[in-house]
Amino acid sequence: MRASKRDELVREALGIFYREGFHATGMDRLAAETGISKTTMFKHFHSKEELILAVLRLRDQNFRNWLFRRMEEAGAPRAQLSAMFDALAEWFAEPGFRSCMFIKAASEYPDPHHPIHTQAAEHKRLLFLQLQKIAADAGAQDPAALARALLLLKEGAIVTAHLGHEADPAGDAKAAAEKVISAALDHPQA
Amino acid sequence: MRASKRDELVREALGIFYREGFHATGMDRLAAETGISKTTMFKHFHSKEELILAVLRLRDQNFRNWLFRRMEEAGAPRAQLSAMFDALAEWFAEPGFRSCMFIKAASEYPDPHHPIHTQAAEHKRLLFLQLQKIAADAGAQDPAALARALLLLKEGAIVTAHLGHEADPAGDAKAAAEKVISAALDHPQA
DNA sequence: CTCAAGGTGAACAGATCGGTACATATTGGA
DNA sequence: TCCAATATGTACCGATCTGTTCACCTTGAG
Repeated sequence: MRASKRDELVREALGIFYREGFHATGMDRLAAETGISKTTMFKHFHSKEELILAVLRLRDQNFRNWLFRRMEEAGAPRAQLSAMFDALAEWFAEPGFRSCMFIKAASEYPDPHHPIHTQAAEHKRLLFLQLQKIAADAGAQDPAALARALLLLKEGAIVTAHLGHEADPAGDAKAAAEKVISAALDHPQA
Repeated sequence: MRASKRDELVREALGIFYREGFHATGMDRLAAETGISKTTMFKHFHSKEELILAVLRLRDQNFRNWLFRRMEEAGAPRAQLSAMFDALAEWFAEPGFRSCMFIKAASEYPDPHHPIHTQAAEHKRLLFLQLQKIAADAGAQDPAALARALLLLKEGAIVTAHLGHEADPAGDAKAAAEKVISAALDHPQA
């Protein structure tokens, strides 16, 4: 049972911050909703900021594990790349979907030097690295460029799914991605 | 000088909310930084939420005017479409760039039914309508689909410019956009 | 049994939150 | 000159914010 309350707190805080926002969620409310006493919360994390950083670390692991596992199920590297957008479609369809936790974190802590902002940026960097690797396996001539293009579409789809009126942003992104992927794989421009 | 203080307040609040965030900026601080008394602020806007809505309306006008004017300078409709990403590049290069005000608003007010959230969504809808029109003028067979794809790239570029480590998200988006545009215009799939 | 680690509840601190009350200027037109 | 509109400063309200203090409870290992 070592540090079980700590993990429980991080797990529950993740859901509440995601639904309500960071500034909008006070530590008192967090204590009330999780059933964990404020005393304990501040024993594990010396500040709200530390708790948020822990939440973001957990979210980073959860999300990357989920996404890349879904992608691996598609088989060949090239299929994995477009399968990313099928996974996104599933995510968007979940009733509790409220955009990307890291985009939200960066929005609420806009200063690029703020620890929370840099931690959110780190998530995007790790996503890029894994995607770049798959792009290389798929035979892309410029894996980094392909990974960047696909990430643009992914972020755009997330924002649009949360903010727009569009019916199927993930489908739109997938359609655009297919063109970008085949341009990068089928017609190596050299 | 009718209602000049009101406009001045909205204009200054726009900058402060954009830099600091909505929840993070209190009405007291707003009064202190703008030099406008709290009494006056609450005479013009009965709540912080009303002020934020006014700020978003102003931002919507400013941004759309700026963007579409920049695009029109490019001449022909097709050139306008890719010129959007040149305009974005200029924006990202500004020292004060901190992502899109509407993405931030939606992040801080994640409930899709919240007035601030819906107002932010309205901005994206207006962007879509204008872009769709240009896509139609450019001869796209499915202007709505092309507009959606380009908006995905635009939102993705904004998020990445704010959150990522990438050197030139606008350039990446433009490159991807060129492929999508030519697929939609040069090879009508029918 | 004992003792330390981890958890609890409740009260508290000082600051800030959104928002109001009230009495006092300043100003431009009739 | 007088009035109405607009703005001001200051103090205040109750609630909530992050964070602390302290005395007490539970539990498992030696």
